[in-house]
Amino acid sequence: MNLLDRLRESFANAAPEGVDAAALGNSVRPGTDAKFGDYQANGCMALAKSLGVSPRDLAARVAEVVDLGDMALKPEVAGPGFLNVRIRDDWIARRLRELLDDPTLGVAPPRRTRTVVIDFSSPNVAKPMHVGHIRSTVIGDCLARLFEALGHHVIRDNHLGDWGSQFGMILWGWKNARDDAAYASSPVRELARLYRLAQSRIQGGDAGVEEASRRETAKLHAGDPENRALWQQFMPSCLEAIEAIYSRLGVRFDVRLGESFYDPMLAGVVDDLTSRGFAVESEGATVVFVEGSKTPFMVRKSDGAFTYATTDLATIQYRVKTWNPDLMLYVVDHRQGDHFKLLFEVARRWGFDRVDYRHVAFGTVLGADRRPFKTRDGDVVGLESLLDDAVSEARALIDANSPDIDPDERARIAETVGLAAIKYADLSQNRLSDYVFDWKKMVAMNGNTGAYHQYAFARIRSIFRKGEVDPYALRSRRPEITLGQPAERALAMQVLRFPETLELAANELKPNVLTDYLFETANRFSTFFEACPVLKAESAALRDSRLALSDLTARVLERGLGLLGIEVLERM
RNA sequence: GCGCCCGUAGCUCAGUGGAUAGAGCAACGGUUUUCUAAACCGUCGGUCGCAGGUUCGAAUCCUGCCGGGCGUACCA
Repeated sequence: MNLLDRLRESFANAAPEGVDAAALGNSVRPGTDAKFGDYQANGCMALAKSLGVSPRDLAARVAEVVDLGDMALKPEVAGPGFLNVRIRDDWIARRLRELLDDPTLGVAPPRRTRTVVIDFSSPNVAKPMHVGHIRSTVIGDCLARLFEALGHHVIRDNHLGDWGSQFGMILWGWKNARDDAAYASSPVRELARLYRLAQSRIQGGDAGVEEASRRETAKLHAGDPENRALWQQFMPSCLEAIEAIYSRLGVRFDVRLGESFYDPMLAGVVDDLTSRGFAVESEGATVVFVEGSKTPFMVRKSDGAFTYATTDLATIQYRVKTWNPDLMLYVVDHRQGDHFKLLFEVARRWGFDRVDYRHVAFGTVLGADRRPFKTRDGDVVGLESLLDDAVSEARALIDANSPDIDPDERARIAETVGLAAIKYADLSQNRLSDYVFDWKKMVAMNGNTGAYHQYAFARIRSIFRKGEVDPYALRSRRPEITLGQPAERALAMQVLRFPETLELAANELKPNVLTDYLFETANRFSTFFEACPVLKAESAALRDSRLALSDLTARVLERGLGLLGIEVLERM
């Protein structure tokens, strides 16, 4: 059990007769200011009313009876009725010693293991991935790692767009405007060109292309041999291009069940919905009306084609039958909010009502002009070139700062630092805000960035190298830890808060909760690093104590960054 | 029109109903014979869009208004 949970339980148990114990327990928070202690219980102000006593009197009673064991000092009543809790230094030191050989850093198994399906990334396979895909991919990957770290069963599902009308456009392009030489040299690029060609013609009002593309889609879905063969031909190179990016990003999936996988089930879905009376005919289409929504949920268009709504329902049906998940996350652009609201409602009415469905929405990626992010030519920015740019930015910095490192290693470091820059910039922002894509900020290597954390880690590793200390030997020796300096104590408390941070980040589905914590951790380490000599500490015992604290910090950073999908470096 | 999201320092953004609203960048000043200065310490900077309400307590919850983004039946 993490520290916060233990305090909450203790305070809940200390609730006097007539006081809502759960409310009192849940009112425990990390302290808002170091001078108020490490944690505070804020419930007495609100709860005193029901007892008819003053908040300070209630707080005093709670302080008297609460059993914090040897963990904390007796809480102090402050202000209008706050209870400030200070964790005992000797308890912190003892707990840190236990963590030295605890690979989880204090993360306990969950009370109840949940099965979580996370639907993320989901690119259209026919198009190169662009900057718009980064958020879903990086956020989804982080959430998957978080739930796994907390001991839950995670299924990472890439719901590929491999069957929709974009293929109709490509098929139209293939048949009317293809460049065989271009296709031979780079299939994906040529297919993307054809797609964009069709798209721009349609957007320009070319009804002929629109209709022709629709027909090609319909033929593909109906099993037309030529279109099916072309689809079979296109898919491998499309998938290969996508996998190359995931491999570079260090993102993996457990399943890649795209839209095509569900195609055979769609007719059955509509039949079932219709026979149960959920789905009805309307303006030639088959739709489900949902209370509170003006627009219905369309499961079959008037031309007979199924929609992504149908596919999404089939997907839920399949996932529930296959994995019986407790939680289903859709890491998708906030613009699809209405769709998911309807989808979840229809799924529940359809009988799949034991799943907690969540649309993990995120804001749009914008350019500096606050318009959706594009290159100067008006094209979307390819993900690959985005990564390359970040890496070369990192390389320039490493070349300038660490010319002594050999060039091959500098290249590897640049790759790691560059990817970290992109991921961290994305994850450190509240998901829901639109994301202003600022090159300078994105590749900045100081301040609240990936590189700052990697740097903090590298400095710790440097201490161990310079002192010729083997961290594994140190851990098994389990030295006594002393917290004489404020910087030591502040860092130690931060290490202890790792488990509750993961819990909070996962509950809120917010990676930036974790990045905030890691930034604070790296900050506290930097302060400690300035104030407390490690290798040249006054005594061998203090040296060991500080080595242990540094080692724990390094492990928190490594593990925490790992959950963001960011790797650490021995040197940089 | 209706729905969802947003409005916090010059800029980009954090902020689980709690105490004096915080970072990063930018600006200004300081710190290196000592473990990586990609760092640290300090200064400057705020009618938390506006107005009401609920509450012991509101940036946070509710209502209204103003401003912006997005979505709104056959793309996904």
